[in-house]
Amino acid sequence: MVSMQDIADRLGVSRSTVSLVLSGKAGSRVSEEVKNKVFQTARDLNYHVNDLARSLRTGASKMIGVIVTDISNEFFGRLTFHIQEEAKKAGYLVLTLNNNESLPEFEGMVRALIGKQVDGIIAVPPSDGDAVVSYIREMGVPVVTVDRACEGLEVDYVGVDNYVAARSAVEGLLGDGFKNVALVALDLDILPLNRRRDAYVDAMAAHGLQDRTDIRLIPFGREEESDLVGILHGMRRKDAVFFTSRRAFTQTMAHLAWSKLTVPKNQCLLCFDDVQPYLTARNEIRYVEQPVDEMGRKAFDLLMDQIRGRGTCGSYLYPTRCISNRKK
Amino acid sequence: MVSMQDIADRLGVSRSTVSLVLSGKAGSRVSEEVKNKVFQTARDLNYHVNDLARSLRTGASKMIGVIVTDISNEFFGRLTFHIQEEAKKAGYLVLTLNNNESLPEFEGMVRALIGKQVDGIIAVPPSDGDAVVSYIREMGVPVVTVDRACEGLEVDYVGVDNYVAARSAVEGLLGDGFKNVALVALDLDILPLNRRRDAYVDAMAAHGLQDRTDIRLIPFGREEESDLVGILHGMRRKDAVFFTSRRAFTQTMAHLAWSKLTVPKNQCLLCFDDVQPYLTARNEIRYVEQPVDEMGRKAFDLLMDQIRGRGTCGSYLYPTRCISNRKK
DNA sequence: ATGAAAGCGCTAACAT
DNA sequence: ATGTTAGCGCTTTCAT
Repeated sequence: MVSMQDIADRLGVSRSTVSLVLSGKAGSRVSEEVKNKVFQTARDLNYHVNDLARSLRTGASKMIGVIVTDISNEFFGRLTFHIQEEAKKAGYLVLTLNNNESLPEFEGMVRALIGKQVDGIIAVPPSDGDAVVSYIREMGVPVVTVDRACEGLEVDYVGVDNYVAARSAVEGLLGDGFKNVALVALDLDILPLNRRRDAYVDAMAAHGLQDRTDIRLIPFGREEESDLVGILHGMRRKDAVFFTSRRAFTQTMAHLAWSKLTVPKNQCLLCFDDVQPYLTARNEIRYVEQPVDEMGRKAFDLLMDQIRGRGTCGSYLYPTRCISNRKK
Repeated sequence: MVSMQDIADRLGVSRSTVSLVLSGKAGSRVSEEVKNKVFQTARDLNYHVNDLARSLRTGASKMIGVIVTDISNEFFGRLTFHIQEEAKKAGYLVLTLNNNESLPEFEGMVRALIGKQVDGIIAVPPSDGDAVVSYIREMGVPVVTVDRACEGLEVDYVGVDNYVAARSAVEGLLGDGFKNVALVALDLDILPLNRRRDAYVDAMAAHGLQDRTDIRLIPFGREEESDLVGILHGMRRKDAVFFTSRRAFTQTMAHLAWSKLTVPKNQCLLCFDDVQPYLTARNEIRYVEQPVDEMGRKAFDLLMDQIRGRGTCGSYLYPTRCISNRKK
């Protein structure tokens, strides 16, 4: 690998001069003549800066870490995409990691990222991840949480009001005559899922339907062992089913297709999170859409604010939309 | 930040001893007593290794770069996920980037990654990206291409046989009585898309249907300007439509939903790439599925082989499956 | 069993 | 306008 020293030697100048020129901090400190020679030689020698060395010296790695649950989930894929596009503009590279809803993995990833001297971390913490998030802060590393709030923690957060959005969506079902509504969820103890469940319970109660409240859980990561068949059959008697997350929905649908079962004609399926492709289904499908593009951009911008030192923590809640494949 | 020196000072030993212990290379060179003290103090001081410094010294960053087209595309999301899981086992962190099918962006990203001293790069090169890929090799950086082969380039490649898979899928349509088949594609000049188109053209010709060959292009990234309405109307007279990529399919379907149009009852929609959610649609849907999980893992394994020096380049083609929502 | 010292490639304060 | 120097935090060879 060719270094600045090599360029300096070849030109008979010092490596500080080369550094100044190549990092664009030369200004008028270096003559145009030398500048041009340096650029030319850098090109001739096919010089590439060593960012590791630079970062070691400057204390800024120009990298951030993004820890999501699972990048293959389209919600997180899009979130990551928009973070990356924003990071690109700011000259940052992004290390992405999947915690798979595992706390030990999450913790290990945070350590790995800190070891890599990232300038900041954007994270979707798993269940009970609060301590790890506050550890990041204690280490002096800027951090922004997305999707999962850490209640009682002073930390930047970008998300939606899960209760309000879910409540309004369920009320929508109830108002449209779907009285017998079941809920299907992953059995994860994470805030957004809990809020959405609470909203469902409250909405049912508010309509005097508390005795029709019907919650079914899918074991996370152990779908095979689960009673999905039972869930599918239980669903058949319902007017509508509320899936509290994309994954709960897609997994159920996949099993449905697999077992050659169909959904009752007039049943309405409601999902929290974008499941646009399913709008082509025979049944009525509704979903709650989060403005994930904006949320990703905001998360990065907040992180940059912290990196630049002007940080006052806050929660940023975005409005949701409910989409349906039936004209209103 | 606390450094090895701090631990050494506190213990009255030299930093080389600390380094030896903390990097696990001590063996019997350091007494158990000192070892324990070092570990303890590291914990007490909440020491974190600085991987940047380590990498600068050792010449291995333990990071790889992954450049895909667009991480929010589920195909690439899943690919990246499996690369990451494999990388995790090997102790590597992954920098992910989206080239958005842009050659200049791709080139800039390669430079950025090399600057960061990545130990290898897995890339989905955009159109005309061959020169950049061979540049990576010339820089002595291990590289594996996925999805897009670089013809005539000595470089590891993981993908599927696009021609064979598409040919067989289209022949399937023809054999099932769908004679009037149109093709819808993004107007990108990339190998997989071209091969799939060729397969369609050949299949039609082989069945004496060359005069029914009907190819419609969607301008990439400028969908608004495109004649999607025209495409949608043109599609209405067809027995079946072959979409050569996920994006072409999903965009068409989204516009369809948006414009409140529907697909003719007996029309069959065929897509190259997994579009499982659409199987719930009224129409017959077929799609060609690539074993993206294996492909991601293989890509990383090949990269590791190169990093470890035992590299002989090769192409690894995986079998595809054709899925349908109609019983056979 | 442990320490001293050199150096990875770069930056930046301080000379000249 | 350009050079000198002193590290950033770590590894590793060579002494002791």
